Amino acid sequence: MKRRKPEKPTPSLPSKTTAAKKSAKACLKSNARLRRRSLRLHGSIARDLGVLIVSGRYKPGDLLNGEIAASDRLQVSRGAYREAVRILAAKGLVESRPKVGTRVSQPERWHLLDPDVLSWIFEFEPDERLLTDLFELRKIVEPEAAALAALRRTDEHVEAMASALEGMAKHTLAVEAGRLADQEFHAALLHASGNAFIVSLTSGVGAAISWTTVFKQRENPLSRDPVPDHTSVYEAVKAADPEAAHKAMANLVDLAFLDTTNSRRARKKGA
Amino acid sequence: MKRRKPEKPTPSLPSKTTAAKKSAKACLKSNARLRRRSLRLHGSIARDLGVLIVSGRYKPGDLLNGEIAASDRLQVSRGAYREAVRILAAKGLVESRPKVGTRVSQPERWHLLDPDVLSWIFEFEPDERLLTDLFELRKIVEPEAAALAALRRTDEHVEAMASALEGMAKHTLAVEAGRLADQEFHAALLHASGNAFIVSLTSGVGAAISWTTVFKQRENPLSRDPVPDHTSVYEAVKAADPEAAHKAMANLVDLAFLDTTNSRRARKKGA
DNA sequence: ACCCGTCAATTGTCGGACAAAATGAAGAGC
DNA sequence: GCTCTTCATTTTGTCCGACAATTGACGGGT
Repeated sequence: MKRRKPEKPTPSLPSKTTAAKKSAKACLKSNARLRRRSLRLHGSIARDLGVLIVSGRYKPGDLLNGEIAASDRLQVSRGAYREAVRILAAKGLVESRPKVGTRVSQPERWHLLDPDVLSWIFEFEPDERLLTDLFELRKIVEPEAAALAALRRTDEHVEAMASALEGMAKHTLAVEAGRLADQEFHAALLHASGNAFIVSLTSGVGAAISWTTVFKQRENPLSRDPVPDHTSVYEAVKAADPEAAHKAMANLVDLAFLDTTNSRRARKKGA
Repeated sequence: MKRRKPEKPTPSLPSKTTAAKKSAKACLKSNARLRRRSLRLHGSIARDLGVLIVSGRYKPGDLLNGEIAASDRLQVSRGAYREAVRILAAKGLVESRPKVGTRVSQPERWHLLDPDVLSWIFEFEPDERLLTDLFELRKIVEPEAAALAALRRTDEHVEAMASALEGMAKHTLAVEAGRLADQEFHAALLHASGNAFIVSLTSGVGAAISWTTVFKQRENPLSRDPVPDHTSVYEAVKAADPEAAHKAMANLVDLAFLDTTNSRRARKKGA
């Protein structure tokens, strides 16, 4: 983790030119690094590049700088940069080939449901269309997941949903703890569906939820109380009633989507 | 890239002990590598480790060998091994921390819908439960996707589906070309849904499809002709009839799932 | 006009060295 | 005797420099 190297004598291999260049942008470098505390260097680079790609700053088909040039510009070793590129390639954002270089993949190859890609997309104001698409998928999957959960849920699942519901009511969505409880509720429900692939959609649902609350709180802090909607889903799942669970969840997602789009529209008009 | 290095003088840094160790297992190494032709070294390692993880050979919570030991055992450089680990970490299969090591993550953290993870899962005989779960998700998503496609499809989409259908009828599922046409049909339909997240589920659907045909062809080569089912989906989408498309696709997925499980059951009894 | 070999640019792989982080144990203080 | 601190060790993380493999492009030969 060689972050800083003030005056190393470089015992075996004397590289005289690098020392001055490094100390020059040292402050900028450390500032940028401190933002992501728990992330490693390669993780930070991957995140930065990933955000640039999904935000459209780098367009599909674009050729990234060569590894030597890029790592030199970022003031990091080529190895760290390469590991970052491997991460992006693993998520379908880029493809690299010898002699050609590393180019940004077409959006249809992106692994949009990858939790990291999703978080990078929603790190800044996301595309309206992507938000719509995500809610459309939620509207398809979550009601069915609720129905499955009503059929397969164990007492532990019911208890987890109950405690999440309690947390929502206690903290409200104005606080981080309340928002987390909201996500926990949906995560517990997806988990209760008993389907491994549905469980792996949890992060996507979580991203949509957090953006719902962000918009709502930003424009209309005193909006409708979400607890009753969630309670009716919870009751249906607890009662092992798949049809009611399906219906309640469909209603919940619809309302959440309306809240989100209304807030966005209000904000656009206001601005 | 440096695959073989017979007698390099190693001009600057004389490492006398490595040469003999390398030539020892050279044959095994090259054999293993030739299997995955287009994959790079780090890609091969990631794939191998990934298969070991998703197949349960390495269990969740297990600690992988240290980087020096592992790269030494695989006869590769530590850098290449690290890039492989980064790929696995990017797909949620492992987590590595200093001093602790790299440990296999809990299955709920795996990115099951990642195309690579999916292909690794289905590389060998997959878990029956995973196959069931995947079809359950298909049953949820694909009919709705078909309904959306009926509303949003362009002429290009219709044409793509038509040509895929033609390919299916021409080659039959007994040939690779026919199986590809089947996947192309579903890919074109998902694409026509106009939802970016649904499009990103294409690889998952493709994996399920390929296993359907694998089972069917293995046990019952003269089974039901799938073309009529697909044709009715195609007709409904072309006619812009969402209800009919939904119904036809639900029927198609149901039949595909029955074919798959019947073949599996038949094989188990026969074996 | 087409095929083939050479060239050059870029990624891929290697090896070694050292720094940082985190666990666990040893030691100081109470 | 217990807790808190400190330090030593282990493992991943980062850096550097060199070289091989791959492949698109260019040019020469047929």
